[in-house]
Amino acid sequence: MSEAGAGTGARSARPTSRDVAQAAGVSQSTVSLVLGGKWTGRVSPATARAVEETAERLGYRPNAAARNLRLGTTRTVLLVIPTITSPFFGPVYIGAARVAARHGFGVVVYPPDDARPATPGASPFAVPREAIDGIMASSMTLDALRGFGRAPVVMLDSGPAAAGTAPTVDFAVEDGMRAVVAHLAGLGHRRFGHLAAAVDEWTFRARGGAVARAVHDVPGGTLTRAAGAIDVRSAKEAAERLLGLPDRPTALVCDDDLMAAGVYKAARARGLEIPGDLSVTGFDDVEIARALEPELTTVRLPAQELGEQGMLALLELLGGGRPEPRALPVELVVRASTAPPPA
Amino acid sequence: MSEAGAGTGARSARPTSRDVAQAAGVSQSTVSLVLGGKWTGRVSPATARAVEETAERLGYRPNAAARNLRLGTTRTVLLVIPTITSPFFGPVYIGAARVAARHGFGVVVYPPDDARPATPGASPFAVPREAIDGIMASSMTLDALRGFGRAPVVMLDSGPAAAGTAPTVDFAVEDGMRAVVAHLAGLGHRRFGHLAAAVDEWTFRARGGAVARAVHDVPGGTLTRAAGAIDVRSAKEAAERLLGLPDRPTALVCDDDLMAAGVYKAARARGLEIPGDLSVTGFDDVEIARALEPELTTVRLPAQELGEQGMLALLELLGGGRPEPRALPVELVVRASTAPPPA
DNA sequence: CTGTTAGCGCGTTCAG
DNA sequence: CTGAACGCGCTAACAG
Repeated sequence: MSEAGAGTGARSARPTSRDVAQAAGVSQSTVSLVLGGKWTGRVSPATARAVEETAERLGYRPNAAARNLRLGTTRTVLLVIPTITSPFFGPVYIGAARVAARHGFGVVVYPPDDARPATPGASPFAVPREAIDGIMASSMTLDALRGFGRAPVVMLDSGPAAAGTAPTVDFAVEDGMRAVVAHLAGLGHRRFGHLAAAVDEWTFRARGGAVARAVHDVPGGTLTRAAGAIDVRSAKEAAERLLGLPDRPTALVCDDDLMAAGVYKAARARGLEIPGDLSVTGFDDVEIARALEPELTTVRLPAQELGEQGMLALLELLGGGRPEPRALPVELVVRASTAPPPA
Repeated sequence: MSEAGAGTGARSARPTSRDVAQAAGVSQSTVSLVLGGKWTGRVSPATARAVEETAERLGYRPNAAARNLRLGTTRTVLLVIPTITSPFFGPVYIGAARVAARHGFGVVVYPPDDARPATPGASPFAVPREAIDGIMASSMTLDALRGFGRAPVVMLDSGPAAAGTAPTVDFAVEDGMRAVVAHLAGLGHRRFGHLAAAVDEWTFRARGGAVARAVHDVPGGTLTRAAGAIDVRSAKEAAERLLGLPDRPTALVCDDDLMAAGVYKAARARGLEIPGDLSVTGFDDVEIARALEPELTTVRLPAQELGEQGMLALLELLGGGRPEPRALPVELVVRASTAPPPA
């Protein structure tokens, strides 16, 4: 009867803290104290060590549900994104989940479903992950977060506008677009076209504004613009409108790499060589940029770092801090789709 | 004092089931029964209705942690994938999460991090989402799941081999490859090249085997093969080896759309026109297939349905059932990268 | 048909 | 310095 912990091999369920306590010959609270890391000055070092070893030996892991219930915290954060089917958000998730894991947090993604982006469940049990410690929202406005309760929020890639309300982490997209235009202008281009993404998000408004300002600063620079959805077909159509102009641009600046793929198609259809007859640039530097032929000059966005910094900011916020707004530097990646304009 | 629920506006915390019970003038267990949906014959319809209305009015949502603790279940499943940075797995997640949500389950993805695919946390608190009801593992072997405990498992896209051990959901990749070869053979091709993905997964072994068998069945058909990693550069190099052959293939069958992009580059470098001089096919039908020029003939894999069916199978398994192995039909998508061989 | 009670596993008092 | 006792919110036995 007193041989606690030994000989009870039949029960292979996960050990509880009480099992650890019994096996180590101490009480449950001692186990809790030791494993919680706040035992110094309250438990003798020898006991602490013994407890740690027993826990290790038994393969003890605290029961998350009990922990959450007691602490009123879930150690789970929600990553809200506009669409899960974009190559951009994978790295964001990776970055967030990586630093989250380092702090004992899990990350769950919302929405699970592109089709109906904001449908709260009908039954009260339909959205099990309602219990959440905080929210990271990427590429959207604060308004879009109605229905998520009053959890602490960090806004990612949503512009500094929300900075008063919530901590923000953004890319320095203006710098990126300025670098693109400077690169092109340095090559000798003067007639610019901008293929704008017809998407109402801060980042695209910022890209458009930056292009306009940058071209304005190029002596003799002119800018024409066409907008389209972020898919190959729409981008191709928009590009055709630009390329059909009497004084057609010699360089097309795209809001997105995928749109650049559409430009390639439009150019080929007109018999225009890239980059000989037409220079093209993208934005984001997703996989497709290197799959295109010629490879695409574009702007690399540190998407993973966005997730990391966002999670760090959220952690700071949860800890009672007031994280500063941050803007992540971007990088112009010059490949083979840009060259001096035709003579 | 008896005005329970009213006038206590100061407390804006989430209402508990006890709050609902008080406000409705019934006991906690009645609330539990009614909201749990199993009250018929045990609670009067009138009371049930009253409870539902009060719950609604108070905006009551059950506390997940308490529920989980009591039930010993988490209503969370783990989706284990080889790499999160592949456009293939987004739709799988969507499918899984969609049907999961319909059943009150959440889906969390593992690993959060491509870099170290199987690192269990160092501290006992590092992997908070260890508490899981079941696992869906995609594109891997059962062996790779060591360290995830003994949760019920469904294997996705991992071949019927594991079928004895765990329920499986697969694509009919053999059908897909046979359709590709038949399409090409119908166009008149006889010299085939296979650009194999050098990845040790069932799906790629199946693709390779299917190509070999299908070409074998083409009268006069010959097959050469080169392997490479699934990225543009490796695929390009592998394609160059095939295209440098004295009797070079007139059709290149690729294991993956991204590899086809590498073939495009190799072909252009040699001055070969696609599809005039060389037909190319992909596999998966990810976004890049339509971004390439000419657009890629490929095989569409119903990735989202894989997730849906996988989750359905897991649900059935959790409910004590024995789901049948299933193979999802695939579809040949003929675009512009295939044509009759040069004369 | 409804209310009372016990306990899931944990972290945190409060006695000893 | 350690152990016993309590309660987080919920569900499932058991009483009434």
